Amino acid sequence: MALISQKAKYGLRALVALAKAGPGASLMISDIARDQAIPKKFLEQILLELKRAGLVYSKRGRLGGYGLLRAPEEITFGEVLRLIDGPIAPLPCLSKIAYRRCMDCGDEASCEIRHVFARVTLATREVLDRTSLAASLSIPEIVV
Amino acid sequence: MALISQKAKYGLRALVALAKAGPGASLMISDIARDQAIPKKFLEQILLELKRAGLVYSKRGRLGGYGLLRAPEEITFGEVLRLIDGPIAPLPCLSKIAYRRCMDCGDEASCEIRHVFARVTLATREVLDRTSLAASLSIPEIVV
DNA sequence: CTAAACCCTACAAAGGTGGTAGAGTAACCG
DNA sequence: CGGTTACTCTACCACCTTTGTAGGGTTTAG
Repeated sequence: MALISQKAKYGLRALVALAKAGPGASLMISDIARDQAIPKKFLEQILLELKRAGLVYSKRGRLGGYGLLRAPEEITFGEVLRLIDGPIAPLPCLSKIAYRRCMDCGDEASCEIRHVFARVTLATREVLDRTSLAASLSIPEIVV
Repeated sequence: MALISQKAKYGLRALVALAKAGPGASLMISDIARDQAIPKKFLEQILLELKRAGLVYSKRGRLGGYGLLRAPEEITFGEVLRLIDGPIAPLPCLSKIAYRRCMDCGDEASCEIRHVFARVTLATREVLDRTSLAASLSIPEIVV
C-alpha cells in the first residue's frame, strides 16, 4: 500500500512550496515546517538530501534558506520519489534503476504476477514521470 | 515502493496455481509450497485467510487440499491484494475502502500531492480491478 | 560578537514484515 | 479402530524500516 512514505510526502510538499514561492525565491526551513506542518528537524534532513541531489541550493546564516536549483517544470514527482523512497516499481524485477530478480519466481517470462504488475508500473510511471512540480499546481481535482 | 507484500505475492501465486489446475481441481498446501517456493507454514496461514474470505474451500485429512470457490474469471488481483495487504491507495485520503484524512494536509481540494496521486491510484485500480486470475494467464509480456 | 539558520551524525521508539513452533482436529486407509 | 496425513489455530519473535529526536558544529548578517 505505501507507494509513498511520509518522508517523500514531506519532501514533495516542501518542493511544491518552493515552486509556489516563485522563481528565484527562497524559503527558510522554519517557515516551510510551520506552514506545511512538518517536524522541523526531520525536514532539515530531507532538504539536505535534496540539496545533495542537486534539486535545491541553500544559503546559510541569517537570512538563509532554500531555493529551487532548477525550473519547477523540470522537476518531476517521479524523480523526487526515486530520490527519497528508492525504486518506484512494486517488484524488484520491474525496476529500471534497481533491477533484481525475484527470489521465488522460476521464469520471469511466464510469471503472471510480473505480467500484471508490469502494467501497473507502466501506468504509474506514466503519471509520475510526466508530472512536474509546476504541472501539479494546475491539475484539476479528479474523483477517486 | 512496496505496493505488494511478499505475503500477497505468495497468495496470488497460490491462487494462480489453483486457477491453472483447472475447474474443480484441488491442490495440497505442500504441493503448492514446493512448486512455488513458498514456506509451507506461512502459506498455511495465507490460504486460511483466503478461505475465511470465501475465495477458496478446503478439504481436511488424507487427500485433502484447497480449491477455488469461485471461477478464476471472477477473482481479481485487486480483490486479493485488498484482502491480504489492505487498501491499495498510496495515501489514506485516496482509499475507497479505508478513507482517512491526511494529518498534515490543510485542505484536500488544494493538495497537489493528492491530485497527482489520485491519478496514480486511478490508473492502478484500473489494472488491478479489471485483471482476473484467468486473465492473468494470457497477458502478453510487456516491456518495462 | 552574537544570534539565527543551515550542516551533520547518532540514536531510538514503534510498528510492520516474514516467518517458526507446536499443539489440535478431521478424514481416509487398512 | 488405529495410524498417518493434511488442514486449523494461536502464539511468538527476530529483523528491518520508518519516523522521528538530540545535540552538537559551522556559516553569515548585522
